[in-house]
Amino acid sequence: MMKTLLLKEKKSLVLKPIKPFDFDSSVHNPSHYPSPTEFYEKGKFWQTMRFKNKLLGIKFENKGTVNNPKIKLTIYSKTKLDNKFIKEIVNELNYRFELNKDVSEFYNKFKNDKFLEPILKKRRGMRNKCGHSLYESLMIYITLQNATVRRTVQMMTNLLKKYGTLLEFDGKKLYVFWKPEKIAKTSEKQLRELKVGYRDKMFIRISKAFADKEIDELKLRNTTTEEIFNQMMKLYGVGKQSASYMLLEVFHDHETLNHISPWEGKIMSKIMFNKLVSEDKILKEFEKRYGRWKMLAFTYIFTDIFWRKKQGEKIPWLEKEIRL
DNA sequence: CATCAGGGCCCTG
DNA sequence: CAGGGCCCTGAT
Repeated sequence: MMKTLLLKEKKSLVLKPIKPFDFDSSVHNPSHYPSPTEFYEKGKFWQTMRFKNKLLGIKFENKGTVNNPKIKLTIYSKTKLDNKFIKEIVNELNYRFELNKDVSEFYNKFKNDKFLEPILKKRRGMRNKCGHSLYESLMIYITLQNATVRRTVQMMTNLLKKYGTLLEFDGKKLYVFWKPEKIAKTSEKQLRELKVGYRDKMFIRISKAFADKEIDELKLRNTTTEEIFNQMMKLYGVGKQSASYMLLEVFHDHETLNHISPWEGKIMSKIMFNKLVSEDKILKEFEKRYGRWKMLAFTYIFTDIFWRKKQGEKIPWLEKEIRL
């Protein structure tokens, strides 16, 4: 039986993101798999965080508007945190949720674009968040490979139950990720028992790379796109698809778009051409239309359709492409 | 009941 | 550089 770690200490402060900032579409992404490490409802968001080996609960509450954004942040912890550490957490959250990223140029440039015009109005202030660290994101991407959403959730839950920790804060119980060392030391057999299949080796080898400090996320943030991509591709179990995602999601690169997976291709094809076209054709269209903003444009268009579905719009062709 | 493909990747030829 | 095989699961 796993014990629950109760986080009783809390500290609240107010964050002011750069405007425009839309709370809901920035803290939650409906195209992502439902992660057992976070919980969202309108105007509120909770997630766990392992940061510098402290286990934390994070809560965001919307206290502002798109043009006058204000977030009440509450940090839950087991023991009291000092101000310096709180500041580091805030900096990290700013990075992960793109709170201080100015994308006004993007908004100005494409306000008359055929595809972006309605989206920039409806989703005005949407950011591209990634609540997880690089290591955690890699773990998730391994479970996404060659699996349906349901199976991904099953694998992640099994892993979190066995290697993670259940945290309780603000009446929520959510899992937090394990340290890389923990899985680096485990056996393939033990992982297979969690129904992860052939991914066992990938978890172990990537965890080893992190445990041995072969990869430094903070250093990578200050290198080039090529360097990050190459480093990712060296990891066992990471190919073009996952490496590209890391650039956008973890490193917030809004420009690089050099690969589109088949299922995303089908969806984007339908939206832009209303028929199935090749990956190459989509890539060329994005390059031509959006230039150095092509990746951000891609996520805006892609995420928008998932929000429309979440908000009750019936999109029959989309249902077929999302397998649960 | 059997067969199959899935929100990729590695490895082989 | 194309294609088979991979763990497991739910769909058919």
